[in-house]
Amino acid sequence: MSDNTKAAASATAAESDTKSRIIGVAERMIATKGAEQVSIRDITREAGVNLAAINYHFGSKERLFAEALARSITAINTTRMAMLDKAEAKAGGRSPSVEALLEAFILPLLHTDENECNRYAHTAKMLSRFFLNPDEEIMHMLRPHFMPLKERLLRLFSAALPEVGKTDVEWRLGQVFAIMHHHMLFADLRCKDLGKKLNVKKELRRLVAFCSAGMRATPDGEAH
Amino acid sequence: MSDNTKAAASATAAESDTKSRIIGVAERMIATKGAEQVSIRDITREAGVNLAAINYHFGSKERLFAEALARSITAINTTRMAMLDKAEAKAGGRSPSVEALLEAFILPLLHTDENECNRYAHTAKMLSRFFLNPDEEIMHMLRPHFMPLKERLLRLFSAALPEVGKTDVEWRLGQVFAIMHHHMLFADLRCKDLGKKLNVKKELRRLVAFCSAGMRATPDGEAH
DNA sequence: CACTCATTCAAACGTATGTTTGAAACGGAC
DNA sequence: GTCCGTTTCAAACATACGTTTGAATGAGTG
Repeated sequence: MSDNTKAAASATAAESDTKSRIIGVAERMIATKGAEQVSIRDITREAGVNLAAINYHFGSKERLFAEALARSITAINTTRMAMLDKAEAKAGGRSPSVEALLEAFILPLLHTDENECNRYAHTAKMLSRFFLNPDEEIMHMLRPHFMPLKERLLRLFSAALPEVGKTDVEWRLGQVFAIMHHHMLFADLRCKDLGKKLNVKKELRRLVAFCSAGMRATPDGEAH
Repeated sequence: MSDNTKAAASATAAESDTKSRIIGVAERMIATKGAEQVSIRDITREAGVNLAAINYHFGSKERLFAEALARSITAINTTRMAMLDKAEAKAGGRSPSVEALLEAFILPLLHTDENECNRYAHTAKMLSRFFLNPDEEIMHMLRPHFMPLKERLLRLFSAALPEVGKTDVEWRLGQVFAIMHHHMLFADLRCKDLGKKLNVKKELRRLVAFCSAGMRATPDGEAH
């Protein structure tokens, strides 16, 4: 069995060739076929490695999938953090606008791939998969990839919305998350089924308009 | 194989005993374990019927699930329609407010069961399941259960929001749907994992506040 | 009773799955 | 060259699954 941490040895090579090839193929295949439809046989065949490699390197299929998901999330959240950096710099000492914050949260999710389909649609699908079938171990393993961004967003939105209570801000941020989760699930459907190209700019404008209004809503409804 | 429609015979007994017992058990089991985790062996064992009964009565597992989902959706949408009737009656000749329309859309989804958990959480899970794994035949079979309500909501929201274009109204209604879908997925999690009771009134107030602001948003952002 | 249809049943089918095993191949250390 | 831990490999394992089959049952009809 050996430790999860590879033996000291040549630590420079970030990962064994097989291990990184497996996780790369897993990400791509999950992207195109959906997590439920990918077997470890599919992955190992495509990656040109032995069937047993996945259990050897990751322990189980489930943990491989969790690592693939964590990788996507990290990529997305790194972009978001960078956009928040820019927004904060641009705002000088003041807090960035709700719209700027929303853009930092939303835009990275709209990136398109070479087919002009949503690049992270598979990430949304994997998330759905874990939401539907919650596994405490995996949730725990994923949490650190979400927390820093969430804390920062909470702080920034609270600053931009001083009239909204902190718990409300958190709750409303949850709705933005919901919208984006759903959005990506369906961006995938729309793209694959209809061959429609996605109009990122228009989507972004609509999403920011809807969400910023929601974030700013007066607590007791009746805005007009 | 015989037709799907049972032979004429005693049409008074709405469904054969086995058939209705199967669909009832299926609904309940999907509710508690999640659609992915329920096998036809689980269902038939629990219902006390033969393993082959599902394929005999429904043709396949997938079609049984679709029927169970359609049943839930019909129940929900009937309530929504009734609430819309009331809202329209109350508004007299004028169009009901955005808030009243949202309540009709949202409240039926918040009904709790005897454990004060969300009663339709399983419906959301089943929906998620079909979204993740779209099957044209099943989607087609589900459509009629959604369309009448959707058309009516579109018409009413457009009347209540004359300054928002029809395609925008439709798009925004989609976001409300997204929020509710996600909301129910997580209401289930919260309820089961934490044993927390759900505060329907508070949830409704928050949801309506967020969504009504979003529905009313000025198209080009920057509300203040 | 005899006929017929829908329904139920136990059993088997065929297959796809994630995982384990035990031996072989590799590669650096001494 | 030999040892030793790591990695790869082909093969088997152990089920779990949805579905099919063909005979048995049962009720309604003539």
